[in-house]
Amino acid sequence: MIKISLPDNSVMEFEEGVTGLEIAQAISSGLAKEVLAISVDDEVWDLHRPINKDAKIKLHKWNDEEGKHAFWHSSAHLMAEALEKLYPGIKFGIGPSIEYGFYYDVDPGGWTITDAELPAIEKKMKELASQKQEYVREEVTKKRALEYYRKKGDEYKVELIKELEDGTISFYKNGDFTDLCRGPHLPHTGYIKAIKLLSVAGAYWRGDENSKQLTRIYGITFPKQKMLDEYLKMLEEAKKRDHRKLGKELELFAFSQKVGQGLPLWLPKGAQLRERLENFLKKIQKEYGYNQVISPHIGQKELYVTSGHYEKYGHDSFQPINTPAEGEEFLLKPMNCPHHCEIFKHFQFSYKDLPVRYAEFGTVYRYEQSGELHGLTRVRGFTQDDAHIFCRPDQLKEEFIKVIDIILKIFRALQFENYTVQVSLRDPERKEDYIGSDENWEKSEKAILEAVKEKELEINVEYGEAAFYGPKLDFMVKDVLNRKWQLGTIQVDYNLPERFDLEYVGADNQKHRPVMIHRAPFGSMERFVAVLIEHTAGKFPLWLTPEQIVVLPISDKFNDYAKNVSNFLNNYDIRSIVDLRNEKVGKKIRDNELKKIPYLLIVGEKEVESEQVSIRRQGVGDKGAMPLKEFKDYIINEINEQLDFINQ
RNA sequence: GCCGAUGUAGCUCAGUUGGUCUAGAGCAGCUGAUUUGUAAUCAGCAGGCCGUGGGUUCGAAUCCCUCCAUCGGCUCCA
Repeated sequence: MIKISLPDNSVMEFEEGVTGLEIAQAISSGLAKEVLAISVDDEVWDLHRPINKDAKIKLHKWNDEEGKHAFWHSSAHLMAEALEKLYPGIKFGIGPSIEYGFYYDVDPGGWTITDAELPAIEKKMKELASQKQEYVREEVTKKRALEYYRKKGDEYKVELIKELEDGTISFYKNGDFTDLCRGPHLPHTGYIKAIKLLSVAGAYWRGDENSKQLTRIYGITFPKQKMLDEYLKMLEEAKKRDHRKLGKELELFAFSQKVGQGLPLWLPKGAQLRERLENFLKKIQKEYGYNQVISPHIGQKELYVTSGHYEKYGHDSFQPINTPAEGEEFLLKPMNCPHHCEIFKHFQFSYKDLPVRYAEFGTVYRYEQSGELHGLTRVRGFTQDDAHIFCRPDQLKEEFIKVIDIILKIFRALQFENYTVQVSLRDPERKEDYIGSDENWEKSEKAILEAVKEKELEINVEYGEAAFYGPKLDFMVKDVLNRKWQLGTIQVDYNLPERFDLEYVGADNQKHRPVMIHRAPFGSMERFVAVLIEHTAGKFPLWLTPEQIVVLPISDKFNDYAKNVSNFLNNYDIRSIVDLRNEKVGKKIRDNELKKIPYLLIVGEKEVESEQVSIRRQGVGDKGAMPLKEFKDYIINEINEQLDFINQ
C-alpha cells in the first residue's frame, strides 16, 4: 500500500500502481468525471499513469491551468493526428498549449494549408475525438526515439530529440499518431467535445527568422459545446471594441495610403483627446520638477553615430536625408535622448543642480517592418511622452521610484487595472548585442530591482527584453484580443552619458558622470490612446472625452433654446454640441448614443417653459428633468470629482 | 521582411460557374415633405476607373501575374 496525501492534508491509502483517475473515483464519481490531470509531487501527470510510491497529489479540473493545459495539449495531438490523415507525409514541429487554446507548427511538404481547409480538419478531429482514442504514454530511449523519427523522415523532431537527455524521453500515442512529448495528456480523446480551428499563420522554426517557415494552425477546444459558443461570442464582442474600428467610428484617427503606411492622422476629436492627456501629464510632471524642452524632428547623422543608435538601427531605418551640401546627412529623429543629452551639455551643472529632468512630447520616426504595423499600437511615426532625468548616482533609486509613482498615478487615474510589471534584462547568452560595460549593466539592473522591491511591485523578469543600452522596467497592458503591449517604460542608462561625455561638477570640485533615466509613462500617445479606447470601449471618462454633452431639440421650434443651452454650458468650459438635424428625437438619441457622448439633453416645450433640460445618460437612459443651472453644477461637480480622484 | 487571407460608393456589405453589370442595397450626404418627447419618419437626388499596373478572353468586379494597402500570425520593437 502507498500513502497519497491530498491538498487538504488528508491521507488516503491505495494499492501500488494506483492512477489519478482511480483516486478521483475513490473520492467521488462526480470528481472523476471532471478531473483532467493530476500533480504528483508537483509534477503534472496523466490520469492513467501509475503511482508507485507515497506521494502528494492534486487533482486538476478545467478551472486549473494544469487541467486546461492537459486538455489543450491533448487537442494539439488530436489535430496532428487529423492532419496526418488528411495530409500524408506532413511533418511536425512543436504543438503546445497556450493561454487560450493551442497550436501546432507543421511542415505540410507539398501541401498548402489555408483557412479554407480548417473546417475539414475540424471535422476529422471531431470524428477521431468521438472514437475515444486513448493517449498512451511510452518511455523510450534516445536511440529508439531518433530511429523512429529518422525513419519517418521528420527532421524537426530529430533535431528536438538530439537536445534531450537519454532517459527523459517519452512518446504519446493517440490512434495512429505518435508524438514526442513530455505530457501530460487526457485519458482519451473523447473528453474533447467542442473544437474550433481559429487561424493559419506562418511561424519560423524555433522562432528564428533565418530558419524555415512552418505553417502554424491555431485552435481551441472545450469539454462542452456551450463553452465554445460562449468563447466565440466573447471574441466577437471583443472585436467590437477594437481601437481600429472605434477610432474610425468615433472619428478619432485615420490612415491614408497617400500619406503613408503607419503614419496616423489625428482627426479633430482624437487630437483633442490626446491634447487633454498630454496636458494631464504635463501638469503632473510640473509637480515632479520636470522642465519641458523642444527639439527638432531631424538631427545630423553624427548625433546618432555618437549615441550608438546608428550602428544598431541605421541600416533598417529611414535612410538619411541629403541636402544640397556635399556629404551632409540628417536623420529623422528615431528617439529624443541624444537631443536631450545635448541640451544637458549646453549647461554647466553642479551636483546641487541635479537631478535635471527634461520632458518633451517628442515625435519620432522608426521604419518598422511593414508586417508589424498595427493600428495605433505599432506605427512608423509616433509621439513619445518622453523625459530624461540626469542625476547623481546617489539619487538614482529615489528618482527611479518617483517615476514609478508617476506611472502608477496615471494608470490609476485612467483605471488601468490589468497591467503587469516586467523587468526587462539582457539576454545573458548574447551580451554582444548590447553596449556598455558589464559593471554598468550590473549597476543598472541592481538599481531597478531595488526600486521595484521598495515599491513592492509584483514583477515578471524577462531576459533578452532590455534595450541595447540598458535594462528596463516595463508596464504591460493587454488589448481586447489579449495581445500584450508595452505602455509605460523606465530605463536606467549609464551608457549615453559616457558616449556624450556628460559631466557635472561634484562637491569635490571634480568632474563626474551623471546617470540617465529614460522614461515614458504612456509609452507613446498613439499606443496609449489605442489601449485606452479598447479598455473603455470608446466611453471615455467625462473629463477626458471630446464631447461631453449633446443637446437634442425635439423639433426645430426649440433650436434656439437648444443653442442657448449649449452656449451656456460652453461658457463654463463644458464641452457641448447641438444636434439641429431635422430628425425625430428617437433618431437623434440613437445616433448620439452610438457616438458615446456621455450626456444627452432633450429639450422641448416643457423644458423651454421651465428653463430645464431632460437628461439622458449614455448607455443608462432617461434620468428625468433638471433646471439648466442645476445641471451645470451637477456636471461641473462630476468632472471635479473625477479630477480630484486623479489628483489624490 | 516572411507565411496565409482580404481589397466593390464616406461607412457596412450583395454581386452565383466570366455574358443587359451601362455594377446594386442599407447607413451617412444633399433636396423636399414632416414639427416630431427618450435607440432608426417618408420621398427624391447624388455618389464607384470594382486597390494599382499588366495579361488571358469576342467579352473581366469575376481567371492569371506584379505592385500597394489591410487583417491573422511569425520575426522585430531604440
